[in-house]
Amino acid sequence: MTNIVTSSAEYSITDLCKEFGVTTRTARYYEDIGLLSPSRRGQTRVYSAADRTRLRLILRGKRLGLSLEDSRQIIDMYEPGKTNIDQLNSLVDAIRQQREKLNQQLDDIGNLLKDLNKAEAACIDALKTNGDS
Amino acid sequence: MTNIVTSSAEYSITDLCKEFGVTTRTARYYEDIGLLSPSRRGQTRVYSAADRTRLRLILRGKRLGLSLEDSRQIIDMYEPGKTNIDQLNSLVDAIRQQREKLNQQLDDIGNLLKDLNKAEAACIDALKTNGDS
DNA sequence: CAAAAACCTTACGTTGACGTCAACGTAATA
DNA sequence: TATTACGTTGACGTCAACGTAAGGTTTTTG
Repeated sequence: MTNIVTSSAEYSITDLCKEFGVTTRTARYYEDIGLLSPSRRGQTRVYSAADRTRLRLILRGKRLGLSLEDSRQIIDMYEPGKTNIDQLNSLVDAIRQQREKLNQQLDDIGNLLKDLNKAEAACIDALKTNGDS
Repeated sequence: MTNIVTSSAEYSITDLCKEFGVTTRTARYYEDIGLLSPSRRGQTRVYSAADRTRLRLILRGKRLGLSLEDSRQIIDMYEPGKTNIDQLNSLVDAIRQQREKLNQQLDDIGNLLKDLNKAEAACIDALKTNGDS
């Protein structure tokens, strides 16, 4: 059961995973590779709202076909921590690259949607013709 | 070198692969799993315009994060060959599922682009502030 | 005509992203 | 108190999508 006092910001591993439809193995794996770092109560993992957000971003990335490394890069953009000018510049570069990929995806999706529409129309047409026979 | 007479529709494996920036291993692998089936001149593969189109569609799928099986399904949509009503219906279903995924992607891309804009603005701001010091 | 370039097949290796036990600790519950 | 539920850490397995030789033929080129 969810804690009453601090209900706003703590999740068990199963709660969090159920919410997003992933297995606990996945959450632990993301921790292994440093994408998540929940705190601990004894041995047990305790996920905060920030951890939850990170997981949400990772899964959004996955829906877009990003690798976990891409998602790591993007998530790092949310938490600057970069004081160095060179780092900031390369960060801007990375942002622009990701944006280009996304624009390409937008283009691809538009084309694919058109294709799907045509295919569907052809199907429906075939079904009608067939139904009349 | 490209043939003079039939230059309109024949590609060697390296030509085709160079055009799309993939290795020959990739093209052969796609053939292994039945995604491409170029004709042969002796042992040597000869790719047609249709083969080229299929490869283009596969790579578009990859940019969208589709698996090769997803791409296979989508490519099959272009070549109906389905006479059966049940097959047509399940095809329409598949089309709608793919479309839903794409709409989700559109949504995700929109959000991610917003995030990237913010991150970039923050970077540029940090650079300015830093540059003034 | 010899060497380089381009093609082939076969087959084992690799990487990412987890799945799937095994073996164990702890905490609530009937 | 025994069982059920949830948590933990290894560690090996798996699947997709190729990479990477190794070893052999044919074709092109200097």
